[in-house]
Amino acid sequence: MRARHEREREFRRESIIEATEQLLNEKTFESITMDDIAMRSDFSKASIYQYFKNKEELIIAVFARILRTECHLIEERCLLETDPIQAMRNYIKIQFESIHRNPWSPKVIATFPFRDYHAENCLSDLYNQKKKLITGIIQRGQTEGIFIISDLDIFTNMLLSASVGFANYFSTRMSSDIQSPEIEMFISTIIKGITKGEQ
Amino acid sequence: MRARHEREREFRRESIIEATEQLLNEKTFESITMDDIAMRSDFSKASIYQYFKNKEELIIAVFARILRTECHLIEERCLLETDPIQAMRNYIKIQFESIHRNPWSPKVIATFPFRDYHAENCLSDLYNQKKKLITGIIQRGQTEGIFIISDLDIFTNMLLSASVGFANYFSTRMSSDIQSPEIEMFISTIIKGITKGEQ
Amino acid sequence: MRARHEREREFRRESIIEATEQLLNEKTFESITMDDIAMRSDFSKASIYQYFKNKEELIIAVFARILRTECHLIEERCLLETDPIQAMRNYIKIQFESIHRNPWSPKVIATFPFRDYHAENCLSDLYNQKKKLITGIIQRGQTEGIFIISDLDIFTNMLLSASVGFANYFSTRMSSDIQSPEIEMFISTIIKGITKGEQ
Amino acid sequence: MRARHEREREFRRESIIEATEQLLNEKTFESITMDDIAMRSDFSKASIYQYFKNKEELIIAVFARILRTECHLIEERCLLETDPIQAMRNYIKIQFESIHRNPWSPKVIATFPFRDYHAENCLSDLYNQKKKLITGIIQRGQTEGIFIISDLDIFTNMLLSASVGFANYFSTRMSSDIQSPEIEMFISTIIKGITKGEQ
DNA sequence: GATGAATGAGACTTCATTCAT
DNA sequence: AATGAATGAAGTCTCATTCAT
Repeated sequence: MRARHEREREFRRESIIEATEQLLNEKTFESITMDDIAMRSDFSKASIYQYFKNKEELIIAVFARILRTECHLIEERCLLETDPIQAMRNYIKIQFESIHRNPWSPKVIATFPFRDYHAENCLSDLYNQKKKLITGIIQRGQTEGIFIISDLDIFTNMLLSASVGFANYFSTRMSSDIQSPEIEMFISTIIKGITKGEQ
Repeated sequence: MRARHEREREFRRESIIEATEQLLNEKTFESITMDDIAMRSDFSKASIYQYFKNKEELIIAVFARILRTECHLIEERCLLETDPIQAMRNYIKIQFESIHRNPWSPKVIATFPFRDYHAENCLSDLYNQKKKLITGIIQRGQTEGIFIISDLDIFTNMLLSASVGFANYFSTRMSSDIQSPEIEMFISTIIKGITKGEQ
Repeated sequence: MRARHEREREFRRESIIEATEQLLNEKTFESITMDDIAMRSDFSKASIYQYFKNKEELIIAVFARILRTECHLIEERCLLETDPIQAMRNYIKIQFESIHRNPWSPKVIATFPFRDYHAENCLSDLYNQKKKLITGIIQRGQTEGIFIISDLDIFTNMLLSASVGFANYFSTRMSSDIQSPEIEMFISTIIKGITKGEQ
Repeated sequence: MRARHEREREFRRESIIEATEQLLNEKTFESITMDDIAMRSDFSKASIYQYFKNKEELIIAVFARILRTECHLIEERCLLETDPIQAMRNYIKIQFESIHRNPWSPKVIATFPFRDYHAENCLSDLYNQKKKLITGIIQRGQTEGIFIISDLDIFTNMLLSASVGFANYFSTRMSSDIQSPEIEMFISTIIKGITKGEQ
């Protein structure tokens, strides 16, 4: 049957992605060579090209996986949450956890050529999906009169970028304890900043 | 006279730095070659090595210049400002302007090997100097009972990283108009988040 | 089968070594470029780096081969020889022949950084092996009361260096006829110098 | 007066030569850069080219000085000596001392392109002069019936090359004490080898 | 499908030498 | 005469990618 074939192929793709993720914890994507990936994934260099057209497609796959995971988590822990403030708290925490798991991700995104990032590859779709989820949370908060009113798109972008910015900072320089009060402080500041009135 | 020689040398160093900055608006530092820099700066490749020991020293010089400029601006527009809130607003604006001028800077910092960045080269000194200036602003705000109380260092790091994070996002994806209301919104959110009580 | 792969790889390594040896007959190792070697060995420059980590490893391999050959020859033509004088004659001849085949070898050794030569690479081992063989010959001569008595190590070094010194001289400046009477004269002088009494 | 001018120029040439000699004690001639020499000699790199046409001429000057010194010493300590054996002993000692003073000299000669060495530059003249002096010693020894009879030129070359070969070996690997018994052994062996009969 | 081998293109860096002051 | 500056030419090495088995 073709199905098993397909499943095995997918499995091998994943091993390569995982090897790459491991390596990204150790050095820049630019400085990781196909040899490194081959070594780590226990495939030959040439074999990798049977699963990914080139280095770029590989990194895209890596990020797609992360974004997909983030989306799942947001759906699970934010969309079902009735309190918008708590939903927002949860999103920020998810963002932290994600960057905590893959501290290199903001760095790599930062260097990833933008044109491609926003164009033909699946990344932009996933990225928009994630944004849409966050937008949903904000919208609910605004509708319920809890969050301040302002342009939705801008609001979302602001939250996303500030969260990622701080999480990145946090993950590279401070204790990597994800429960630390520093994070709570950031969350509170943001929540305070975006909620109406006294809170 | 020695002095003129010295001045001329410094001037040529600056041209190379400027050429590099220009190129950084077009592509990653990693993907910029010494040939590119030579071409753009109208020096021969070999000449560049008379002014910078290697590519790394060059990028360090580029960043040192940016940090120095930022420090000067903060001193001018924040330290003299008596109102802490206004001082803080000004700092965030300066950060935006800086990233607006050099949109690549967060990206490049992101890929710059961190060990070195925080160690023996002059960058760490400059970076700490900048942090100290911001800490000063916050401290004043806290002393005057305007800003919320919390660990100074964490407070500073949070502000710095969130601002850079958002400014980076802003500069690469939205209209590059520095007067846009989006920025005002970010600033307000942050200010609201860090000031005590009603405001 | 793995074995054939291995053999083929070894064969290709040898071609590169041979190309290098050829070139060494034409110019200094320092002045031979990887391009030269690539050209001569009919590999691409990059390919060479699959067989030798760098230029230094290549030269080490070249010398290892020579030393190995010398050791084999000494074993064959000296150790089996019962007459110590004849054994010694044979060694000196072997040394001449070797330098006659690879006239550049003393020159290259001369410029080769000594630390490495006497340290972690396989060369020092081979070199000591060769010395041990010569020491063996001398020792036998001394035991049998034919050679003069003196410190073994010094004796060995003297013979080695004087032979190499003269062979080098001979090969670079005189007719390269290996049968020439000049060589016979050197051999006689040395033999006369190291044998006891009348001879 | 022109004379002082000339003398000063000669003096500056000598400083550069001396700087080069110093450096040769530390690294290969090929690896010494004109910058090194400039630094060490306290001239600017460009200035050196006013005293030597190029790097090659400089190294030639270095060797010319050494050969000239050797010739002087041979004249002083060998030609005046009436006993040929003692004269020969003295020559070998001079050779040792010379190489002891400039241990790099055989190495550098070894790598020096031979064509030039034997052609238009002054080195060949000096070299021949040195050879002629040694030939003189041998000739006297033969005339007086002390040394064995054989072709003069070959005899000379053999002595020269074997002495240089061993002295080189000695200077790089053993204790650098010039009085050591090892040297005496080499000298005795050679003397024994070239003198007639019982000795 | 898997992989050992091969490589073109290109990066950084060095250095002897010349030029202009 | 002296020298800071400039550079062409060259060298070593790396890497993503393709090919042949």
